[in-house]
Amino acid sequence: MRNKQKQGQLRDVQDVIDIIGGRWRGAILASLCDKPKRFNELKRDLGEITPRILTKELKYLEMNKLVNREGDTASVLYSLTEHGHSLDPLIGAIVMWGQKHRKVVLADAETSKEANIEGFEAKQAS
Amino acid sequence: MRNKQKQGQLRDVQDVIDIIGGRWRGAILASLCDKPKRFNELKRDLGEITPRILTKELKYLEMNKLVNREGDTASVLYSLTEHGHSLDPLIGAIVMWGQKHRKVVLADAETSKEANIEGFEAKQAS
DNA sequence: AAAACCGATATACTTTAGGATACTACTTAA
DNA sequence: TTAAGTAGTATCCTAAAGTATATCGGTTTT
Repeated sequence: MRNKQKQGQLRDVQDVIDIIGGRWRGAILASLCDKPKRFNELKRDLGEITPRILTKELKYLEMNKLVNREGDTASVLYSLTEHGHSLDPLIGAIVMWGQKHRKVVLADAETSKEANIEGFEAKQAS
Repeated sequence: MRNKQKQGQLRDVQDVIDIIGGRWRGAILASLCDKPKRFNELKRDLGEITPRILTKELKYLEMNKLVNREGDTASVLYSLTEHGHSLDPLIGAIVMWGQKHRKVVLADAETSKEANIEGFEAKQAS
């Protein structure tokens, strides 16, 4: 039946969001799309992330076969696996939609004059 | 400089994940891609969600101009706004990648014989 | 007129994600 | 030889996300 497929799709969405979701995972993957990076290089890229979190997220992504960790303790290189690279188009689509959304939000703020948008952070429901 | 652009992209990714992220938002949007739905219809679609959360998430999506709420108290219909519908291709891409990822994970479990995958929930980092 | 369905809200609670801060062990460069 | 950079760990803490359960006021259905 049709309905089963739809249920499956919802589950797919939830699963994918589990993987790329959270404060950092998407950004880590996006940063590694560019090129392989070392721990501190990633850390600088991501700005506010603490080493604890970065370590944890990298381990998670490694376990999910999206990221490769290679090298001894002195110099570790993180890169996307082949499977990880299959995310490239998706991340591209996310970036593009993000830019579009920013424009929509800014346009809206313009017309409605409640312009306190700072990097267009999503509004919270009370 | 090139780097500024990259920083912007990371931020875009984080912003978008903020919007479609979390346990339910993506699924709600995906469910509404299909067609407009009423509160309880959505609730059934989503399975385990509690009314409190559904209310909250719908308000959030409404505030972010992605979802429309129309109708009096007796019969409320939720639908995607035009802007919300611009997410369609993105959600499609997510579903497709999710299916691909499931195959990769299942294939891996097959060969490594640790097949306890149930809906291929993402593995946790300790 | 009662039951069941509609779209929620209230209160209270638990769990988890993520942040702050300090520290370690190893390696190169000055 | 000490200073700075590498790649992390350890501990503790808070805020937010999500759950459980009960209730509510209105409206069809029987």
